Parts: sequence; structure tokens; C-alpha cells
Amino acid sequence: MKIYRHEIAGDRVTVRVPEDAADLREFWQWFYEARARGPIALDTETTGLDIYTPGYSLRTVQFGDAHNAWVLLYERGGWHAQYAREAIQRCRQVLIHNAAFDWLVLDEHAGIPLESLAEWTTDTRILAALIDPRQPSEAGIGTALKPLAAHWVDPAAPDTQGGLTKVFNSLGLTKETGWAGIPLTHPTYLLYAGLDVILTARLEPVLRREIRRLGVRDELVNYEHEIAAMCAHMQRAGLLVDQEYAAPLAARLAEEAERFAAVAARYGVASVGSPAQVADALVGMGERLTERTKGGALATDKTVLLPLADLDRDWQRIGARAPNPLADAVLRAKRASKWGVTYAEAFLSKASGAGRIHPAISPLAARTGRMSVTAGLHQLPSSDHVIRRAILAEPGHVVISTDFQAVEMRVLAALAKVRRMVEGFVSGGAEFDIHTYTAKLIKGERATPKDRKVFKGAGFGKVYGGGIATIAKQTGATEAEIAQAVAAYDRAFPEIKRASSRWQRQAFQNGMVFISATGRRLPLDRDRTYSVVNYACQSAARDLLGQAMLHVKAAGLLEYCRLPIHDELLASAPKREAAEIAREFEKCMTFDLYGVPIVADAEIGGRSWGSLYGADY
DNA sequence: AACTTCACG
DNA sequence: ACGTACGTGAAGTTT
Repeated sequence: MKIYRHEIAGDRVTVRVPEDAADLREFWQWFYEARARGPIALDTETTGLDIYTPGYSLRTVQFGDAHNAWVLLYERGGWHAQYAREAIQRCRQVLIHNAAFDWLVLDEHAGIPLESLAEWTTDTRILAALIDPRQPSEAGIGTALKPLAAHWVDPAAPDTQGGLTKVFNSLGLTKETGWAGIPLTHPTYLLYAGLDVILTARLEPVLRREIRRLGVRDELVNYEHEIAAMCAHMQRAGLLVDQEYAAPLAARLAEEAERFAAVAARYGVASVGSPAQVADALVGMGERLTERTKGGALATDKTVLLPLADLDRDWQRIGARAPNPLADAVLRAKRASKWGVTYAEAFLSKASGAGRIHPAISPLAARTGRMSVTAGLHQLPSSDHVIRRAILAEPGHVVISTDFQAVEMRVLAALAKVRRMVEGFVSGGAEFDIHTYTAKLIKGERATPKDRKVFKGAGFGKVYGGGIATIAKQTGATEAEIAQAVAAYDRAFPEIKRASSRWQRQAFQNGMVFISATGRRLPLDRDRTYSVVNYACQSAARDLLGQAMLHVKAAGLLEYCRLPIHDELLASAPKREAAEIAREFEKCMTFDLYGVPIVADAEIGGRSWGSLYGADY
């Protein structure tokens, strides 16, 4: 037995690493006694983060309570692995920090189904996010184990991740290669592996107490654990990549990027990705750049370059001026590079041996509770089908996308009790369009498509908290037009401003934290409390999607789910049953929210995701 | 690490 | 006192 000692919050704690059968029997004895006393903290160390890539393996499994940790050398196989598996299967209360990762590692590499472990898990990361959802960059603690442990357990708690990076470097390894390359019995590696479960075990009761003190309901905590398990389920299923399509696409886009970069080089821009070089060259050509970035530099983003290239927002020629060839080349080089590198190449490089992408779905990523997804799958270009064409439904399946209709506007109407908006949503049929309704309400039956566009801008401006200048820029209308529209909008829907003031006041009285309809804590930034309207709507929409996911699971449709996308559920379903399954998805996403109907439309495509965006396959 | 840009809802 | 577009992930360049 290897034994390491450390001090946490003034207590001596012990990390034990069983080496032989007698040591493992000692572990077993501890495990039974500890399990009777309370929950067991669990963690794993692995060769990296890409759970589904070939060669990936599980190195250690750690168990612990507030004072003791046991690091089982899973990589050794035999009795070590056997004891680890047996213990995990016998756990009845498990504490894991960021459980989805360990669930999936154990599911894929230790034969322990995610469903069985999820049932018994408390995820300390979920507890932390419900207490304060802000990231460190937003003045929050964040939800990583180290800062949480430092804040709630012991300010001197070791930075096990940072500390290991140093060890990796001293061994000639990097942050990336170290996890696989460090010798299994490296003392720092084993000590830190053990400390992580001890910290998790100490974190949980403190966070639980705080959750109760703040009045966060158990229902919300349980709901988030259900959602987390469903997200892990979707991550495990993954999405199929059409490699025969993606590989030539990546090559074509790389060639295109190179071709336009060569054009830019002729104008003195060696790197199209350097805003400073682009700005210098454009100014040198006599263009007048006026927009500034937040940091004060000359801006050279799309909104600046498109007009210089005489292109509108859809990249169509305007005919207002002679296109600047450099602006045109930079735009095209950057787009081709972005699409090629971030999407096409990434699909190929991130695909598992079975040709699937397994995006990490983070159920509580945003401060509003919104989910986030890795591998760029939330940000695939929607203006065109070429990228989405590379993602496929299962063999014999088709893609089904079901999305809420104008969910944030409906949520706004419901939460702020906007009388005339509610009336519209209640009386409107399947074709109801809130922006046309608003335009007609204000302008009468003579409302034009342009009026619709202006009032759509005003509506989003209200939800986002935008000003007249920004809405004007977004919609392309003049500031005078927008000012008038916003004034008319406020007269038509006076409840929105009143709700904003009321919600800001409530937040102020609650220490600058707004409590959402579902009991979610939404901290506001002092210098932009107006964003409470957006936070309330965004987080309520997220909770409708989460509730819809619960309906989906109850209806037996979880196996078809592939991705949540804020107001949409993407699914892969057998072609023959697609119509029926699509109707089921719509049903799962239908609600009555304080008298406002929340409705969803399912679209059935072909084999590829791109088929819903114009591709013919 | 900070900044900038670009892709989405 | 007044007014403020919201929320993400990923990649490239510069410091």
C-alpha cells in the first residue's frame, strides 16, 4: 500500500493506493463502512478528454470521503479493475464533480451503464451552478473543482490540475500528452487523484447547505440531474459524420482559402487573420475606416468589409460602388478557412473510430442556464447547407428537427403578462406571426413587410435590451424610423417596461439576483440591470426545452435525440416511423405557459442535416 | 492571456 | 442622471 498524507482545512487526510490483494481487501472493508456512513465521492483519471477516440483508456478510479481517498489502479487490470467495478456498482449515493464525464468514461471503458450510475449521483457542479451560474470572467467563482474548493472548503486547497501540468512539463510532457504519458505510480499524480475526491466529498455538504439557505428547491436540483443524464445520453449516441463528403469538402475549402489569401497577399496582407494588417492595407488603399473595436483598434469585421466589397449581408452585389478587391478577398479567404478548419476538418479530426462526433453537452453552461455544446455543433452555418450536409442520421434514419415557434417572444408575453401580445398568441392559429401581428396592431392593415422587419427589430431590441442605434444598425432602418417604432411598440405593449422595472427592483432587493419562474438564480451585473428581461426570457426558454426533454424521455423518444439547440431538438429516427415520431416530438414541446400557448414545428428531412437547409440528401 | 473575428440561437 | 442588444464555442494573431 502506498500512503500519502495531506492537510485540507486543518484536517490531516490520507490517500491510499492499494498495490496487492491484501491492500484491495482493506479498501473493500473501508468501502463498506464508508458506504454505510454516507455518500461516496467518485472520480476517474484517464488518458485525456476524447472518451471515444481509439487508444483511450481509464487509468485510475478514486473513491473517498471527507478524510480518506483510495486510488484504484484500474489500468493494471485484474483485481484492481475488478474491485473498482464492483465498488462502483455497489455505490448508492455517489458524489461526482462534473458527473457526465465520469459517467461516460465508466460507461464506455468499464462497462458500467450511464443509466445505472446516474440514478445515484449528486453532481457538485450542478449544485454550484444553481448557487451562482457565473463564470470566473463574469465575477463568479465558476464551476471548476479547484476554485470551488478554494472558495467553499479551504483557500489553500491545491490546484491539482495546475500542479499536474507542472509535473507533466518536468517529465518532458505537455498539458495534452501528460495525462496519458505520466507514469501510473507518480506520487503527485496519485496524491492529486485522491485529493480530488476528498475535495468533492467536502464540497457537497457545504453546497447543499448553501442551496437550502438560498431557498433553491429540491425539485430544481433533481430536474437538473435528470437533464444532465439526458445530455450525457445524447453525447454517448453522438452524431454520424459523412466522411466521404467531409474530406473533399475540407480540401476544397482549404484550396479556396489559400486562393483568396494569395489575392490578399498581393495587397500586402500576409495574414488575413490579422485585423491590424487588414486595416493598414485598406487605409493604404484610401479606404476610410471609422468603426472601432472594444479595445480601440480599427475594426475590420464583416460588417465593415461587406460594404467595402459592395456586398449586402447575404453576400449579394449591391451595385453602390466599385468593390474593394482586398476587402472581397479577405472576406472570402476567412469564410473558406472558418468553414474548412472549424467545421469540415474538425468533423474529421474529432470523429471516433466509428466515425461519430460525441459533443460534450453542458446542460448549465450559460449564466441563464442555457446549454452549450462543443465541437462547434451549435454554430454550424445555417445560411447554406454545405456544412450541415456532413452530419448524418443513422443508417435507415432521417433527421427530424423540432423547434419552438418564437419561443422567447411567447415567454416574454407570458412572464410580463403583455395583454395584447397574449391575445395575439391565444387567438393566432398555426400561421401566427408575432411580428406581422405587431406591425398590423400599430400600423393597421396597411402594414408592409418593411414594417414587419422594423417591429421585429424593436421586439428583439426589447428582449435583448438594445438601444435605438443598435437596433437601427441591425435592421438597416434609420434611427428616426426605429425611434418611432420603439415608441409605438412601448405604447402597444406597456407591460414590458413595467416588468423590467419590477424585475430589476426585485433583483436589487435580493442582492442583485433575480429569481426566475423556475427558481433559478440569475445574478445581474450592476451596470446593466436592464438585461434582466433577457435573462428571464432566455432562462425560461431553456427550462421549457428542459421540460420538453423530460417529456421526450417519458415518451420513449430519448434514443432518437441527438442535440438540443436552445429552441430546437435534433433527432435521428427510422424513416418509416418518422412522421409519427415527429408528431410525438411536437407534442412533447407543446405547453401552456400562464395562458400563452408554446408550440413547436417538426420538420422531417432526409439522411443529412443539410437536407433541412436545401441539400438534396 | 488578451483581443478580434465569426459561427449560431 | 442616463442609457446600455443577450447568451455561447472556436480559431488565429499579437503580446
